Amino acid sequence: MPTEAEMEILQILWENGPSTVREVHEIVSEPRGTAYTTTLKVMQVMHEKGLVTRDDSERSHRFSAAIERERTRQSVVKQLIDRVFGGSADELVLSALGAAKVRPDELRQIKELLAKKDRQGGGK
Amino acid sequence: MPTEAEMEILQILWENGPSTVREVHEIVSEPRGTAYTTTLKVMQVMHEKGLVTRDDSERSHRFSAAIERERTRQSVVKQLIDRVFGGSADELVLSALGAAKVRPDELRQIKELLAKKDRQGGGK
DNA sequence: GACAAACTACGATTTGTTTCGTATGTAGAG
DNA sequence: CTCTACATACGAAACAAATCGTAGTTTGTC
Repeated sequence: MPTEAEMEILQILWENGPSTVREVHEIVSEPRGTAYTTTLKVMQVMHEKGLVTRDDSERSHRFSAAIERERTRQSVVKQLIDRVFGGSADELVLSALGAAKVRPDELRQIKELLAKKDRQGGGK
Repeated sequence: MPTEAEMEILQILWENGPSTVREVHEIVSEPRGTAYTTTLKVMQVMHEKGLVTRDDSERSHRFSAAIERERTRQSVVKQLIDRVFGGSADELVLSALGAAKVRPDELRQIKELLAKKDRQGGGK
């Protein structure tokens, strides 16, 4: 499971595609104020763990996420449901809806998914 | 912010109300297989941090959660939204709905909340 | 070829969490 | 009073994550 610093970097790789350490560092260092070698080290560890792949054909290596965004999100969510919500998925959903503003168009999207789920699992 | 071991204990306190170390330990030790003093130590640290209150009028102290369940859940969820979902609350909701089975009655509850939110925030 | 700039590699430190062993105190049974 | 059972206190070890300093390498420029 990715650590917190690793998740931050994965997000950048998912968003921006294959990136150099420098490119990633430019983004993460702004709020954090950490040194370049810190970012480098984290990405090296991620490589050892198999969380990213590395193309070192160029001088500045290019890193890509080696795990899927959706898969990763889902396993993090599963953990959270267990650890904080006592195993109840719907309580997480309720909490998430309460925790942040959700835009109307997002609401619609959620409702669509709900309707689909209803049709599927409703009978059982 | 509570750590993982602390969250586990908080869940028990929220669920069962004020409890002794022994009572908590009986529950957490089963899957974990940790020693009694481990549970004790964690709860002592939680006390120092202000996460729990302690009634030591009896020989076996009684601990209660000092932070609200809903508040805690929400801040954990907020963090998650930032750290894993790039700030998008609805993507978390979508992921949560996909990650675990949601029972029909839970679906209904979610839809109610959505409808309420729609009425409130829809105009802005 | 020498220099500067930018990169990677790697060990070590710092910080935080989890775990447990040992010491110590106290209440109740006999 | 003494012994046992069970409680708390506390230091320290074990572990993991994040951070940085230093060393060494490559590349382009003069």
